[in-house]
Amino acid sequence: MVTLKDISRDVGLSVTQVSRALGGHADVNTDTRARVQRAAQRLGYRPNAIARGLKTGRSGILAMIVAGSRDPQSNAHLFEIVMGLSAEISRIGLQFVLHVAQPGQDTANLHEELFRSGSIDGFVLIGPVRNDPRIARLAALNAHFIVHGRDPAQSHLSVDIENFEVGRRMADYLLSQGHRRIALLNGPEAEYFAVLRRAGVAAAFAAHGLTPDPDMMLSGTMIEQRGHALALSLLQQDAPPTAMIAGNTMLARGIYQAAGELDLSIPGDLSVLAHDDGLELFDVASFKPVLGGTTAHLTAAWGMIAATLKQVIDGTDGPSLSRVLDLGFDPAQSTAKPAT
Amino acid sequence: MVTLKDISRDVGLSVTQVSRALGGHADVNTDTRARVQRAAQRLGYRPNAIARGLKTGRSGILAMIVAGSRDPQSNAHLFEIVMGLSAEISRIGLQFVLHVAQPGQDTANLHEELFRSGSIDGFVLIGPVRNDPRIARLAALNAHFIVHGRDPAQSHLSVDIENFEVGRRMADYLLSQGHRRIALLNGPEAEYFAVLRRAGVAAAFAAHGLTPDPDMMLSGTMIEQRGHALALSLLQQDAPPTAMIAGNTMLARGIYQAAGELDLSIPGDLSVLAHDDGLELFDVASFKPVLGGTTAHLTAAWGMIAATLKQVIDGTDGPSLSRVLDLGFDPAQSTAKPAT
DNA sequence: CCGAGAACCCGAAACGTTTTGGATCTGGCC
DNA sequence: GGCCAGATCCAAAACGTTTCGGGTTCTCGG
Repeated sequence: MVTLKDISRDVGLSVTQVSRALGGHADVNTDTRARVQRAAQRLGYRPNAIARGLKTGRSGILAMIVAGSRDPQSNAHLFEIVMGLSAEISRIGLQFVLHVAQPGQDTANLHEELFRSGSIDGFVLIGPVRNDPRIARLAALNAHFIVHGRDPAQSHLSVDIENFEVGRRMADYLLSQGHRRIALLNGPEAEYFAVLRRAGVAAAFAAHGLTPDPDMMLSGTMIEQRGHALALSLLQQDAPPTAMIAGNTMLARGIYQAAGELDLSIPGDLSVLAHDDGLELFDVASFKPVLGGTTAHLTAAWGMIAATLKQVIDGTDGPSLSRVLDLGFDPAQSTAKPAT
Repeated sequence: MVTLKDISRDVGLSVTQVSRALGGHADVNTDTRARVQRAAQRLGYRPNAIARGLKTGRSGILAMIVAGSRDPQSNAHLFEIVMGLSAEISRIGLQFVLHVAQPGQDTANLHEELFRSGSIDGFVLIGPVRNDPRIARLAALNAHFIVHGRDPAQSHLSVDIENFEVGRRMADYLLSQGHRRIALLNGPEAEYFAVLRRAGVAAAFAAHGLTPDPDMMLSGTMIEQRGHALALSLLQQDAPPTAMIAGNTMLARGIYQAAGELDLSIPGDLSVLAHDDGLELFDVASFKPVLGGTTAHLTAAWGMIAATLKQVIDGTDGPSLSRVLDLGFDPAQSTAKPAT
């Protein structure tokens, strides 16, 4: 390994000056700086991240802890997150450590352990629940972290989308088309985003002077299988919904499948809208008819998260760095006015 | 942050003795050790990984560099690898950094950069090709690394399966059943495992006094789409194969789909065998009839890889640590004797 | 009572970096 | 000539840990 000392010997300067020359500090002669840089280049110098970390107290490492799941579709979702986030973190010159927790491990503890070991500059949290213990713990430790999503019960740095709007816009569109029996296949309402989306749906109903049927506001995991099962049972009841709003495209796929099995046409017999995270693994292009709804590409979030966390760690942050990302809406071809 | 010095002050011992007490060294009084441990516990001491790393020259971090792909199915494959490996590495108390390379980035260089920065103890390489530049580079740097698979042109540490046997056993079974026109939908022969599998198939033919039809030995990426396309064209030619061997279950799914479209029954009109990596995302349970072939769960490889790499880094390795994992075989329900 | 080990302990150095608090020199100005 | 400012440099300390090369007691056989 080639160190600052090697360079200092080579160019006949002190270690101090070599460090300052390479670090871009002011009080070093222009010629000297060039000479040092050439020597560093020639000798193949790479600053030792560990030594630097010991001195500066920063390791340049961001971490995320995930719990391995048995369900392939949730894993697929996780995959997009991991790869997207990791790519962005690599791109800005930081390292990304991924910690996969054993089933049953307390992740709040894991965060603490990792943080206390001193080698993690900041954490990324996903899927926050209300009063999330991970958030409480990291906040108590004064650790740097950022949450994708929000916990309304605690104040924290976040990158998020307007989930209220997600629900409101899709419901409003369907209501304006004349739909009244609208089902919501929501995400798990333990997570705040799902609560907001339902509130958005309710607000749209209220704006039309209506209230949604509580039996059609369903909360749970967002996988194809559940979309399929719920759609089947909803569509076979006495007054079936004429439209459905799905929390993501996997739920929507289940709905499409159920409609197919019941010989119902989309959008003729059933209108469908869904929120699309822009996941590559379950691309929306394969839906026939083309699936409409709100859109917010998750990938846009990762760059934001990485950059923001870096700012916070470097202490170059402004007053508040929490960000809300843009939302798109397109009814596409999966909706129509309800058959009277 | 609570340091050794804090503990030493608390218990009235030197930093040296505190370090030795916690480190489990011999020359420290049993009572003292207990006292130190209690104090460490009480104060919430966690050894600073960075300081330790600076002194010992080891960071406790293993890394893998992957290139993000645009293809969802290859990504899914990668996902299983990343999660499985990461879980095993976390389990043995090391950290896992995942570096997602930008498209077009030279990964051999990336490995070198990362290694020279001094914060990576070892690397995991996957998908080696012949004369793999990453292997050459890491070997030249004297870095610790382990390869999942093998590069026959270079000597290196590896964890692998008997790919020759994969080809031989499946081909031998089909030949014994009486099949003669057997197609091989192989992986990309730039990677050695695919070369070995083909050699195994050829060896099985030779053992039966036959030679395979070179036009039916097809090499390329292992995704469903390609399995589908190749199967269609193979089955529509003059003397179609009566059996197919697929490099993985995704190819096999494509074959099943093609057979369905051509109204061919499996195994009545076409026998199919595939090598099953035991991936969760594309589980073999959904095949009807049940897909047969060789089996080697990839998950078994990760634990082996993590443990072996740790041994090498700690210098507690024996003469040769490269491992070959076990292979299963089950013809299941997807094969039959060929229709005369 | 002496000397040799054993048992237990400690100061100081080292890992490679950044940073603090000067030191040295030059040139210009009174 | 003396003084000051600016430019350029450096020795040493510090980050928290491990480890080297001792030290000091204590016990025990001779």
